[in-house]
Amino acid sequence: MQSKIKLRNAGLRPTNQRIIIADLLFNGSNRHFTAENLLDEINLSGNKMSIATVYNCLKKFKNVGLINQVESVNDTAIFDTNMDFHHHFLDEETGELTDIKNNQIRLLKLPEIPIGYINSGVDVIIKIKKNN
Amino acid sequence: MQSKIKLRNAGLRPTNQRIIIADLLFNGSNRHFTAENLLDEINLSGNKMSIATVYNCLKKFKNVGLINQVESVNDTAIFDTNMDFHHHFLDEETGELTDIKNNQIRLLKLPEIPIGYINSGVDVIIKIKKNN
DNA sequence: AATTTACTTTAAAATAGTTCTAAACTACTT
DNA sequence: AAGTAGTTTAGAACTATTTTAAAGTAAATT
Repeated sequence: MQSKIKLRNAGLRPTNQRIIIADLLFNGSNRHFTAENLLDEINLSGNKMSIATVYNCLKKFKNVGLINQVESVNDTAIFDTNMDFHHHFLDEETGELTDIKNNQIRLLKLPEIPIGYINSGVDVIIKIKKNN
Repeated sequence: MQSKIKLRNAGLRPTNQRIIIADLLFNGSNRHFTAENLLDEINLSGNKMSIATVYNCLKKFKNVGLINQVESVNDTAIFDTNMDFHHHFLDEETGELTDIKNNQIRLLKLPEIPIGYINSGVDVIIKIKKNN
């Protein structure tokens, strides 16, 4: 039961719910998951919790740096009339996107694509925020 | 009124609604926008349209390669217990994410960050799909 | 030109993911 | 032990998007 210590070190009050979640998440192996995934797992483990608590908890964990949220621009579909191969600056605070011309960036060494798959596109998002 | 031709060339039936949208979008300058943004603009231009039509239309435009949709993993927040600096493979068909270790990829030459801003993170998403 | 067919548009309902509300609860401080 | 500040909860609310099914329209066929 070192989740309690981990939470306290991160500056979070170690509530029952947070301990349950930390026990599930920090067991050694890294993973990707959604709030619903996690709730299913919580239920399977014999615990009960409100989905709102799961969201609250993940937000806190993220704020204190226990987990990451995978970049997803934001919750709205954004379209782009620029059909050239290019990448984007993303203003973290406003969500605003700006184009990066393809010749301003260079990817050296791409990883090996998993067997049975082909590369169907590369997106580079450079997050920026106001410097003040 | 060359939108009509453009649509026909793309294999789309040039309906009134599609022409209105094409006229707004393909006027020379590239831009990022959401479905709601565009509807506002349609209304401002004195036209009326259902939001469902805007979505339908953007989906078609995207399918025939007239516009792009900015990559956003999908419409669910995905969390990650891996706190190392790393990137992701995204299976376009299933939405599944896999980690790319940071040393398997190398970014040479980053673009200049806009004045007044600082870089707060770089996300590389390599889209993949089944090869068959 | 009239008819048929297939595609498109629409308002409204439905859905999915997430946040909000406000009351009950619980951890920590005094 | 009592107070207070933070947390959890069910359910309502909200936002973005898709679905439904009926009405409308473009293109193909006669």
